[in-house]
Amino acid sequence: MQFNQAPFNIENFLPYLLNRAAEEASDTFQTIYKTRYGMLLHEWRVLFHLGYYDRLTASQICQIGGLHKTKVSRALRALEDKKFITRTTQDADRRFATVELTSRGKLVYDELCQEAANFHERLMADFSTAEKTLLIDCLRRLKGRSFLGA
Amino acid sequence: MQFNQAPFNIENFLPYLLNRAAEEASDTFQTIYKTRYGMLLHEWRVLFHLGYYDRLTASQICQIGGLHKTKVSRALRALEDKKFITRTTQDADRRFATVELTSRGKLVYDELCQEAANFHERLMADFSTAEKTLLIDCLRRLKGRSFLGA
DNA sequence: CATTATTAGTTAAAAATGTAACTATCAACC
DNA sequence: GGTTGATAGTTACATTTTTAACTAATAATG
Repeated sequence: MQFNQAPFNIENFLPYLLNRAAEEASDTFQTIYKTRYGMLLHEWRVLFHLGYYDRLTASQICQIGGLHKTKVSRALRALEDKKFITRTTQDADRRFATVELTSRGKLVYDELCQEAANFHERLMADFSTAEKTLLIDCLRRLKGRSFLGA
Repeated sequence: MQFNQAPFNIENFLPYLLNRAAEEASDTFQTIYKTRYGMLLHEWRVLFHLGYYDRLTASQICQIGGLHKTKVSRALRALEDKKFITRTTQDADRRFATVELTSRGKLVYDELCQEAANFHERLMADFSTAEKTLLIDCLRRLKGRSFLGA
């Protein structure tokens, strides 16, 4: 049988649409934290995890944020250079360091949260409440998936 | 007034969710075209645009695919090296070159479309029909947005 | 308690990406 | 028809990202 499925249309291909939508959203929001604070995507991502979860180790950030340890390592160094975070080696296990926002880091976090919330709303301005809820829900479910074996 | 908006929760922040979902989906699907054909993301993206639209110039690919011209230029060269595409300089305007899939390129495209369609379905396996439709629709709308001035 | 194996995190080298300058071709205008 | 300005696409260089190897600290095992 030749036609055992609907013809493939790239404009409906989920990974493609996710990428395009993500690029669109990220590129736009990026200008805010980049021009204002000279931050890169991963720095912002680490920062906002720290702001939300309060205190984390680097490997916890990796896990929660889905980031590779080298990305986190570099992001943390950059944030440290900007005096947005501090690291404290744990006494119990000196391999770990607890990362926290400085007061300045908290300030930046708060400002960016405002911007983020506004941007979030603008992005979905013409979506109905039901659409908003459902979109967020679907994305959370997609993010949670692990298709990789082992 | 202190609390002039709902507290910001990163786990609901749309750009973040889009990125995480896109990364999850892309990373997984990538293994297929990477291991089988040694292709990179942008090569696959260019290839599947060519398969769908048949014949395009590089700048058309840029426009349709939302890709920068250097990315397309490099992807096309890589695809050309793999004998997946050919380029024909247009007589009317010798700055343009029409890009087409070779028979080998078409074969690869067809195979990857099968995989893509399967993967797409697997990704949304536990979504209801309504959810699927709405998700795709929302993403298409998001992708279409242009927030950048000028 | 010495050896081996894990784990947290950094650093170095390789690959990919982004930015900017460049070549080539065509269009416009005088 | 020569000069200026745009456009298609490539190339070169700087920045990022990825991959792998490494250091330091702890756990496990004999």
